[in-house]
Amino acid sequence: MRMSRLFSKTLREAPNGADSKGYEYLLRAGFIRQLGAGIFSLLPFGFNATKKIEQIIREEMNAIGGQEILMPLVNPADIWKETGRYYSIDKEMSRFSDRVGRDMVLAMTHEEAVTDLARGEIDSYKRLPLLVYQIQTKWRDDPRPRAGLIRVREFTMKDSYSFDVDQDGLDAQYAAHYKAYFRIFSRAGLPVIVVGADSGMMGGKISHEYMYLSSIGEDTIITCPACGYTANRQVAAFAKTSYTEEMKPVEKVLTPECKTIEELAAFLKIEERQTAKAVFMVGTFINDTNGEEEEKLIVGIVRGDLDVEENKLQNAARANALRPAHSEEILAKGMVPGYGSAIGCAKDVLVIVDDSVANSNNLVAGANEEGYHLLNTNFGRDYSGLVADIASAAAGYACPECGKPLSSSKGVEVGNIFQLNTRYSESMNCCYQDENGVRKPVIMGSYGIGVGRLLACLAENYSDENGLSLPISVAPMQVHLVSLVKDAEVGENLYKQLTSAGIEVLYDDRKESAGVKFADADLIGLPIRITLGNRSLKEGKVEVKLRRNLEDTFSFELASVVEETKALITRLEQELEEAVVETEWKKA
RNA sequence: CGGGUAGUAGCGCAGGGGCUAGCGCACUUGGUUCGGGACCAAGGGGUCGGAGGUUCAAAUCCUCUCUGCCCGACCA
Repeated sequence: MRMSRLFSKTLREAPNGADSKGYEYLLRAGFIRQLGAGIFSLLPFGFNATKKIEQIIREEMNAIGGQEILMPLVNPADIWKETGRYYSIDKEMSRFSDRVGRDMVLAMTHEEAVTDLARGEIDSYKRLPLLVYQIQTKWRDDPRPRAGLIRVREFTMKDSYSFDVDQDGLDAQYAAHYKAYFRIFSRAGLPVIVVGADSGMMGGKISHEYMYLSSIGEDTIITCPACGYTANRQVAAFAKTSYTEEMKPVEKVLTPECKTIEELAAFLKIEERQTAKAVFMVGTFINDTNGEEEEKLIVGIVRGDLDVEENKLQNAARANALRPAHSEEILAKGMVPGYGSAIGCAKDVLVIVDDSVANSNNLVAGANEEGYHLLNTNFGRDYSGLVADIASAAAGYACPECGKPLSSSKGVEVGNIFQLNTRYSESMNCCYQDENGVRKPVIMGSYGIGVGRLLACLAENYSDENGLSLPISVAPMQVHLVSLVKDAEVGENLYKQLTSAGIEVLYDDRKESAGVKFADADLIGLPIRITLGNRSLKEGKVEVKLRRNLEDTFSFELASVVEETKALITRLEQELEEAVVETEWKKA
C-alpha cells in the first residue's frame, strides 16, 4: 500500500471525546471513524487488523471442529417469540415490521437463528456432536454506548454454538472453547484472565468471561492473589463470618435521625455488622408465554457491614429486571424507608435474606416506624424469607476458596462462554432421537468473542506516547517502508521486491518531511520500520527499527533486505507463538 | 431514561444583537528547505446543527427539536 494513495489520513489532534489512549490512536492513525453513537466504520488499517484477528479466530475455531456459517442479521420475530426473549428483552433489541406487517427484529445474538437451523438438520444422536460458528454483525441498542469501540451498538462478533447429546459432550466442547479462547487471545497478544460469570439474559448455568484487565474496563473483577480465585463481582462469592449467639428478646428503641447504617451504629455505639440493612427494589417478572409483565416489591436484607449486589439479588429473585423502589411503593407494603426491615411487611413482598444475616443473631433492624429500630432481631424467629448470597464482594474480603484477602480490578469483557443446556432447544423443539428412539432436546452451548472490542483492547494495551504498536499477528501490515531520499527509484524497487516476496508493506512515498513521516509511522505503529536514507544507502544499507523499541536501530544490507525482513517477521511471529497460553478447564 | 456539557470550515477551537464570521492544523498553487510534526508568498473552503419566534438587524436573545460527549441508570 502506498501512503500517497491511502484512503485515510492521520490526524494531528484527537477528535473531541477520544478519552482513552487506544481510542484516540485508532482515530488519529486512521483505523476507525465514528458515524453515530456506538456506530463505527473500519478504514483500511482497522479493517486489515480486524481481518487478522478474524483469521486467528477462524483457525482456532476450525481446530476444535467448528464449521463456519453465516446467519442473517434480520430475523423474523417468530423465533424470538418461541423462546420468549421477544418479550423479556426490552428496548435493547430493535424491532420493525416488513412491508406486509410481519414482526422482524435485528438479531442481537443468534441462539434463536441457530437453533432453528439445527432443528432442521439434527435428527439423530448419530449427527452429534456438532459445532458451528460465524463472524457476524450484531445490533444491540445499548442505552449508553461509550469508550470508542469498547461499548458500541453495532459490532462484529464471533459466536459459536455447540450441540451435544449430553452434559459430558457439552463439557467437552466447553473445555475446547475454554482452551481455544486462551490460544486466540494470546496469539493476538492480548493478556486476559478468565472469570466465573453471570449468565444474564442468555439463560443457562455455567459461564466464564475472558477479561482484559484495564482501568478503561466497566466490569469489576474480584480476584484472589493467593489462590487464583477469580469472578465477576456480579457473582463473586466471599467467605462471610457468622456471629452467632443466644437469641435475645426484641426491643424497640428510639433512634432519631438514624437513616443510614453508619448513623445507626454510631448512635447505638455498636458495630455495623450488628445491624441488618434493607434494600428495596421493584422486580419485573415476565411471563414467557404471553409476555405480560408483573412487578413485585423485593426486600434484600444484608448485614450492615456489607452491600447488596443487585445482580445477585436479581438472580435470587428470578426477576427479569430490577429498579430501585419509590418511597410510596415501600410504604404501601408496610415498611418505612430509612427505618425499614422485613418484620411485619406485607405478605406479597419477596424477602431475600443474605446468609450473613441468617447466620448472625440479635441484629438491629428497622422498626418500620419513623425514628425507631428494633434490637435483637433474628431471621427465622422474627421474619422469614428466601436465604441466598446477595452480598457484594469487595477488596479485602476473605476469599471463598482459601480465606486470604481478595482484591478487585477493572476489566473489559472480550469473550464469554456459556453452557446453555436445553434453554433454547426445549423452547424451540430442537431434538434428536437417541439409541432407543426417544426424542431428547439437544444440549447446547454458546460462545462469543467481540472482535472490535478485542481490537480496542489491543490498541489500549499496545500503545505508548507516540501511538500504536500492535503485535505483528494483528497489525494491519508488517512493514512500514519510509523513504527519505529524493530519488524515488530506490524506494520503488525495494517496495516491489518486498511486496512480491509476499511481505505486507506500507510504503511512505509521500513528499513529506522526515519528521512527518516518522511521526505517522510511530502513530500507525507497524511492527517493522525500514528507513531509506542517504546516510545508510551510501554504505549499501537500510535502517531497521522495531516499533516496540524505537531506541534500537540496526541495519540490513540492501542486497539482502528481502531475506532479512522475512526472517525478522518470522522471528516476531514465533515470539507470539511461543507465548501462547494453554489453559485447561477443570470442571468444578 | 435522569443529570451535566457541547454543536461555528475536514479536525481542534475563538467570537456572543450591528457592517465582509475568525485563528491553528489540514487542503490548493508557486518557491525555498530536506533524517523527527520546515519556511515564505498567494489562495480555496461556512445555509454558525435544524425549525419557529423576538428585533430595523440574530452565529449572538427566546421557545421547541435533533445530534455528539461525560456521569448515573443500563449492559451477552
